[in-house]
Amino acid sequence: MSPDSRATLRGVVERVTFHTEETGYCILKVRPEKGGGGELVTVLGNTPRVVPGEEIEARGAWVQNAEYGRQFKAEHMKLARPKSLDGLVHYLGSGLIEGIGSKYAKRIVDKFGTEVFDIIENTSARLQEVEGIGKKRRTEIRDSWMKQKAVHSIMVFLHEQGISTSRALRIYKTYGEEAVQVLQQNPYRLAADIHGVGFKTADSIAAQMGMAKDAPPRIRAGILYALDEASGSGHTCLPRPLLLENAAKMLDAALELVELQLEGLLAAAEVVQEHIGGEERVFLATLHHAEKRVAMRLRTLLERPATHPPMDEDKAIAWCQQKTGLALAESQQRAVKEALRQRMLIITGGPGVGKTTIVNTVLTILRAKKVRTVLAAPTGRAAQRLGESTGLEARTLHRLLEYQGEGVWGRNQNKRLDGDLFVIDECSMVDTQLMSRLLDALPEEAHLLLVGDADQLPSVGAGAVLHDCISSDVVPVVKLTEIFRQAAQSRIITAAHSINHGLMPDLKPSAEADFFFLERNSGEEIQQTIVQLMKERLPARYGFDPAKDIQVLCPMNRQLLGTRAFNEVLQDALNAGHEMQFEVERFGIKYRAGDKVIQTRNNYDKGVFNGDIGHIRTVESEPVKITVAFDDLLVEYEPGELDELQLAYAITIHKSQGSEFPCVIIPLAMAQFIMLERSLIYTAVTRGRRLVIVVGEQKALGTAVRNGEGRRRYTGLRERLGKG
DNA sequence: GGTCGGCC
Repeated sequence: MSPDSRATLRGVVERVTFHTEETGYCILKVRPEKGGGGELVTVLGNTPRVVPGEEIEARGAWVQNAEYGRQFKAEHMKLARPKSLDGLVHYLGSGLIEGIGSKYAKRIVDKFGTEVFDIIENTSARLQEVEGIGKKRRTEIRDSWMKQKAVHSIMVFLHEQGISTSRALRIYKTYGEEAVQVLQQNPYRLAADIHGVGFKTADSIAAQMGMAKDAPPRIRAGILYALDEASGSGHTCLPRPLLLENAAKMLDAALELVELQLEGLLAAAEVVQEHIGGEERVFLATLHHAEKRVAMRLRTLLERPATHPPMDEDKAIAWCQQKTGLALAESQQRAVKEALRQRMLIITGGPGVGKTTIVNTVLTILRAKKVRTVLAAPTGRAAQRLGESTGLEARTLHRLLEYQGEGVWGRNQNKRLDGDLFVIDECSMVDTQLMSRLLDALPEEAHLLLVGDADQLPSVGAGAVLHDCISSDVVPVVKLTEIFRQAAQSRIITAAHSINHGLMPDLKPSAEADFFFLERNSGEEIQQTIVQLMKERLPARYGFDPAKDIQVLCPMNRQLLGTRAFNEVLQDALNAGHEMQFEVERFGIKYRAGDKVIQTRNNYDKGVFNGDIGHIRTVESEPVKITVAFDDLLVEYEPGELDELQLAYAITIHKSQGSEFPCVIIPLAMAQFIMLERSLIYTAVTRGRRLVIVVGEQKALGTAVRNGEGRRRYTGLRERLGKG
């Protein structure tokens, strides 16, 4: 809204056409104070409570609605008690006050006039002077009125602090009549209690309320915020000196002051400090609890020998190979035996090392021995793949643990899961809190098989569970390196290995190679080269279908080399559309038949999962309907469901985790500096089965490859598992 | 130099 379109409207609320307490949204008919020929105008806005007869002062702008004509859209509205007698009758008789209808409203106003509020509040006994009002009704009127007044004064107070109506409503709903008190005592409680209010908002409210920069509640909130921020980038804790430094900088406060308040938080058990790995580390209480639970449960598991049915392992493996027709290599057989012997085992390794074959063999053998198996994975897509590759039911961890939203888990230490062997795939994506939920719900006698690639991108949430378990040296691990899927001389594989060791991969061009680096030193050149590769060079040379076989993987969404820009140019280049073709536009993105799309959240009704890639088969009009083919599965989308889809000519490397493609193209430049990290490049390169091409700046590739430990996550799990 | 991502 431009500043000159702002306007102020004053008048009397004649009618409340619509009002919902849920959001406070309202549509009012207002008689303006002056001018306008006394004609009613429509006002749209937000307020917790509005009563006909009230005087309104609204700030906002006039807008034109196609259906309803000119309306006043209020950003802010202030309502006040009516002053005129007519208004008073209207107001009191609106149902606002229990015990007063339109009849009594008239009688009361006739009797007391504008002093009516004073009478109700201070000398309510006088209400009994009105015919028909006894003691009971008089008390009812007074109580009801005082409650209304409290709500009103809270809203006025919040508005005075510069808090918007919708936020004020949420605050009022959370704290009720104590809202003002809560805010005056500690506005930082808002950050903890109100969704959508963070430290920064609370801090600016506190500043407006006149709270000093070095006030203890402010410093404490800042420390908690610094830890919360850290958990957002994957740390379950921070070394004490780093935490103090971060918090002091953000709060613009003295280090000693921060240190003092940290002691207060420790005493209040809101944070926990522990001496780990030769230094003091500070945790948020919740993460500390989760990490300790993980360590404790894992150590209990590890103390017990496996209790699988006794068997001759070699015979069992031979039987299984015969049954399935799959021949196991020596390294795979060793992994299977370990899994049969251990209470808990981690199987880790990159793509193509045969993790799936090992899991299948273990499952086949143990199921033949009547062992009850349970399969799960952290993402819907990974669960679906696990289910397909084993032919058994596999669920997301959230579904397995019967997650009900809002922190409620149906399965926990009081209601444990059923099963003898739990197989969790794609464990690199499991964070500390989810792992602690799983271990809590695991039966005492359960066996646990964790499968994943520790070199891939770390979990979204805080922690590095798989990493920490492996490096603790106390959890049995089978690390697979022998490649079965690709040819051993594959440059993709050797490049992936180099990257993992922090070395620049071999970039010398060779006609036989399946890994290429094309040096381009400007964003425009990189983009042009990739479009050309996809449209002309790769289909001509290798016979790839651009939309089906080739996947562009970007480090970022934004910028010239991000997914958004690539999707736009690649859609233009590969599927330009024509005049006769019906297309649907949504949020600036056009969807046409032939487009490559990706599903962005799990949809169990449709049977598609976050990360599934498909192609638009048809786009129909009247009614608008888009049909997408995911392999053999045809899925229909209504216009309102299109937010579940995005164009997928280019996707982020993060989103590609867990998928593979015949050909992968990776744009890489220093402009993506912030993202350049070893695990990112490793993940991208290992997505390609037959051909991987990196296009961009050699310096960017070098930066990424070297940046391995730079982004280490602060956790305490490794040490907890190790000793002490 | 300023970012990505899961689940219900």
